Amino acid sequence: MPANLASALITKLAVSNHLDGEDIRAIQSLRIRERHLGAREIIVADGVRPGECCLIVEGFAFRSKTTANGERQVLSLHIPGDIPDLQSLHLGIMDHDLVSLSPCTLGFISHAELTEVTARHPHLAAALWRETLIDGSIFREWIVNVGRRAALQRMAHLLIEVHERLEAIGRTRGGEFSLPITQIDLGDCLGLSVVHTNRTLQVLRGERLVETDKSGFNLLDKERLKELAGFDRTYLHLTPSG
Amino acid sequence: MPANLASALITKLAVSNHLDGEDIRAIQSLRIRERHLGAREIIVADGVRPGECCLIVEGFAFRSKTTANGERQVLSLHIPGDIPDLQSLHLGIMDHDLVSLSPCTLGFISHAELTEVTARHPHLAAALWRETLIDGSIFREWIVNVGRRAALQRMAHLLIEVHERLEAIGRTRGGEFSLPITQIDLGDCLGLSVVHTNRTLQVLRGERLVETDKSGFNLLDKERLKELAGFDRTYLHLTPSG
DNA sequence: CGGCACTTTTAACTTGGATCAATGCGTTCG
DNA sequence: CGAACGCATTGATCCAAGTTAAAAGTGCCG
Repeated sequence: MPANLASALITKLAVSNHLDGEDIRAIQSLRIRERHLGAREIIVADGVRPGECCLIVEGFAFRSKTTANGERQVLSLHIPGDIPDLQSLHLGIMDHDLVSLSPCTLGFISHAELTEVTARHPHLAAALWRETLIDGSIFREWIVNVGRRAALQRMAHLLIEVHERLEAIGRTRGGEFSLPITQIDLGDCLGLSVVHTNRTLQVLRGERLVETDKSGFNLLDKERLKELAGFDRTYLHLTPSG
Repeated sequence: MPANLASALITKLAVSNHLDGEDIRAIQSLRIRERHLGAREIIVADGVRPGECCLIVEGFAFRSKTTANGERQVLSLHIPGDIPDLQSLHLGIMDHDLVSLSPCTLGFISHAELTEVTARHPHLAAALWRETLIDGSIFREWIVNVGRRAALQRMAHLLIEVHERLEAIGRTRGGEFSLPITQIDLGDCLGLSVVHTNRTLQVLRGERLVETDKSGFNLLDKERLKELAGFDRTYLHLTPSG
């Protein structure tokens, strides 16, 4: 199997888990089907019962839900090494959409294969369980974000979160990181209208806290952003012990 | 061990999982330490590393987070049979508070005991994993709720959710259910101020959709409420297959 | 019984963010 | 190349929900 597909997963899991040689060999032996997608394609749709899980090897994806009256809310952003639909292994039916944000390289792993490898490697199973729990922890912080923070704090919090997560897998250069997201989608992450998303970004730019271009962000003063957002990284569980 | 402690867990797990005789015996053999708490007591605090998990046997609890500038957001409501801090088994450090909403009977199970029983009973381990995944699914719906629904829809959605969950464990009488929550805490669930929470409840009462007293709610027209809220129960995963 | 503490309710006023509408701008594509 | 589309930006207006303050209700405890 191509080492590069599995290595995204290994790098990501190693952020929050102790992996031993056996775990790594087990991951490397997984049969992973490679697939390439353009931006804004539905990877797995709400309501379906997938037979495989999707590993993000390169690029970005998001999960989202659309309400009865057509409003969309983004639930999470996903980076290389994430398996955003890992829950489908045990929940069966998808209760939301999984969509590519940018052009992506994806690796699909069948449920059967995952079930078998986790049965044989309880330690790896625990690492995957832990990943879904960290997912849950990030969901909780997003509830706080949309529920109790004002637009400016909310935006700052999200940008710091993504920076921290990308930094942990070695995909930042100082405050810079790639995230080719439109203001429309950013607004849907934050529960804001596009217009207000734009105005909020302008305040962050005006304060010399953030620079943006269409491919990503540059956090110019992360300390001040953290203070503004009231950011506490505990919820990201970025060490194997926490 | 007292059968009544374990039976809350068995009833709850059976809602979303197939349990066989062996699973049930394994649950019944758990050493569960009983404890009684009054209302509004912190069960597990943000930042600590618990050595045990907390099963709700009787009563209600909630998880919450407080932002840097003192605003509180409730993250989830928990009912008998829930283990709201099951994630502490794998995440170690608590990233939020767990608090009793009403006077509660709780059952504490040590991490060591849980680790051992899940190692010996993979099927039970899967059931518990599934419970944490359903938790995650509910978190996602709460993100949508606070991010994209107006106050009235938001309130209706929450009340239906709690009703559905309580109905699944046999704790409703028609549209009625016990949930002794103040409007302050209800507002913190919904990301609303107390004043607006009160106004919103009054609209639901005025429309003859909901009756309230201090111990609970009565949903007078659940169909109309569901339509108002745009409620789709898929996310609750209330059957072992979905 | 009477007073303190907390919750619910009402009213008046303010505001953050939504909505509506238009313009500019960069890409893609016929 | 020019049209068309999607995204970013700006300005004007509106409104849902927040804030503040105070009154009214509900225990609970001494």
